[in-house]
Amino acid sequence: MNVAETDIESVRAFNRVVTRRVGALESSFLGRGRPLAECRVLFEIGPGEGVRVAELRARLGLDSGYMSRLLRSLGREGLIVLAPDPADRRVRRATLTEAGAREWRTLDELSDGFARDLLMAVDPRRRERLVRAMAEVERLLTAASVAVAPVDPEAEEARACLARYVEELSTRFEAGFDPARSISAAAAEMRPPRGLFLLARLDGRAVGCGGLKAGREGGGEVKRMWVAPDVRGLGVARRLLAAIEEAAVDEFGLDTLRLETNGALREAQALYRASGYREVPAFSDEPYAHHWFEKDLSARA
Amino acid sequence: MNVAETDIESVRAFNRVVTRRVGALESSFLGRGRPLAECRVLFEIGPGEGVRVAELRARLGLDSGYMSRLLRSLGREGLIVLAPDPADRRVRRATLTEAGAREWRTLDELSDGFARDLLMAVDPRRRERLVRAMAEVERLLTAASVAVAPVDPEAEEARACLARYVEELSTRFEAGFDPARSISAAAAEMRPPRGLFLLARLDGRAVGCGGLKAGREGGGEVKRMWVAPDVRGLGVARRLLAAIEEAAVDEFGLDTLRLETNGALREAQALYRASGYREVPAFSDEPYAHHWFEKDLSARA
DNA sequence: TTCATTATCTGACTTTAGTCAGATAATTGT
DNA sequence: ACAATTATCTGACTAAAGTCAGATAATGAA
Repeated sequence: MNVAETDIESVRAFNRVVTRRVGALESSFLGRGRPLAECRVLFEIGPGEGVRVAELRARLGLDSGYMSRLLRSLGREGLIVLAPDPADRRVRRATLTEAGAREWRTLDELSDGFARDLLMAVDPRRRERLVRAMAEVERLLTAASVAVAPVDPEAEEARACLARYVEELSTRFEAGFDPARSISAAAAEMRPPRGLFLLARLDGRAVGCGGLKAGREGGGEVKRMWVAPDVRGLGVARRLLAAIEEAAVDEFGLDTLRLETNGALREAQALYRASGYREVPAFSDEPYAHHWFEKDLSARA
Repeated sequence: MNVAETDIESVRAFNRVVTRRVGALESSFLGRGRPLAECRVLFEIGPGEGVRVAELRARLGLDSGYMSRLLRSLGREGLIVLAPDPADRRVRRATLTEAGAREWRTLDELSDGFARDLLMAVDPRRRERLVRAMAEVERLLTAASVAVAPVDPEAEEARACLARYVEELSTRFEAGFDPARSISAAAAEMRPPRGLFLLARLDGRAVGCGGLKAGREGGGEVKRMWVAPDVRGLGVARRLLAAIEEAAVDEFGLDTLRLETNGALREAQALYRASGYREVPAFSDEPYAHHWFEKDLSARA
């Protein structure tokens, strides 16, 4: 797959222009008499219940020693308090003090003012187009940040996704959903050599999954396709499905994929149809299925 | 003029997502065994005729001492040479050596690869939308970076704009353009207390101008409206005109603005009509004018 | 010619950012 | 109860970024 030179040039022009703007916001965070890193940490903690130190570290991508020092410095300034988490006294939670919350609001207003100035600099007609285009870029850039990778179906992240999958089906299916009554998709079946389990991550957060259960004689089944509600419409399911198909052909040598789905999952059916699956007569007695699909992979490019 | 909260939130969401991405490119510039600042300088010099040190300093916003050190360091590594400018031996120009050009190409390819990866992460349908939206954001953000401010009509920047204005009219008017034959718009007439001269700047570069010549009895004239070809269509002229009108009312207490224009300047006529000017019979004997416009400012909000 | 101005450089700094190897303390599994 | 693991902290660093007050040299104007 290759990309047009002109498109690459557009992205680069975009980067150049946007970098300037973003830099301007950062430097407005400076000039609060505090290093930028401290401001970022303070801003990230935010008002509310407080944030675990490890969480902060992950979000900002900072070294643990460095983070510890930044927090201590903010503590000395009386902007935050660090308290051990009652549930696990190894972890600490950072919470804003009253003064910290005031400072946070100032930073928040700086960000707002920055956005406002930007919008005020263009006339209302262009402003509307700008906001629309920004929302579009944001959405699609988020989509571009989603990474699909195989994981063990019993890994922490995979289990969390599967749990949310089950939870969602139980609310969406009229009759509820009990995985025990459904046709099995056990971990061992979605792990090499018998199958595969793929996880979609957005900035480290698991936002979707899908399993492949390879059968005998060139047939396989797509199982446990799920995408987190807040990232739907970004093409994550499409990418998971494409990755499953690729693995089915390249790694398992399959020539057919089948799947079953419930009538309540309308988006899923639309995706399958759009991805070249055609509805076929019931090939299983899955109690929760209303539709059965099949795709011939042997014609794949 | 105020801005919707939801629009502000969109801009902020955009900033959050884009900042991550941009940061990723910066860190790819690192890992070249060189501080980021040096990479930026090297990249900014670029292949070609070389860049004046002051120019570099302005583009990157760095301290002169710091810049001097960065350049010396790049010089020691054999990536650039610094030579005095023959025209003014106080200024120095930085030029890439053969090795510097090689390194520059590597950085350029990193940027390309970065853009390519971004585009490859979305499917072709979304990719097309992403590129379109990015181009739109880039254009409109550029528009938002244009600042309009009054300057003395004899200041360096103003003279440069006026020179380009005259130059453009001489090529566009069928009969050429000789400012001496045209009705006067001398510096003194476009300088307080008799008038005003506004300059539009984009990141420090003068990209447009417009003059106001206040007359007796509440009437004023718009003069010397010009916008650099590469930023046309961004609403710069509209903003200049709006700023002139605002000053006309608030600072000069005028109630009518008039202007004349040549038939060859079709965009200008469209702008004037769209801005509430109506065509009136010739009120001057300006030899280069084909159309005369007038706007009543007393009804202004 | 002389003096103010301009462009760049130098030296002497400070602060910020970031890294790494342990130390400490709570928790979990056996 | 004991060892391994996990979350955070501490100390001792280094490098990068940035600032500031002059120094130096070329230029332009009086």
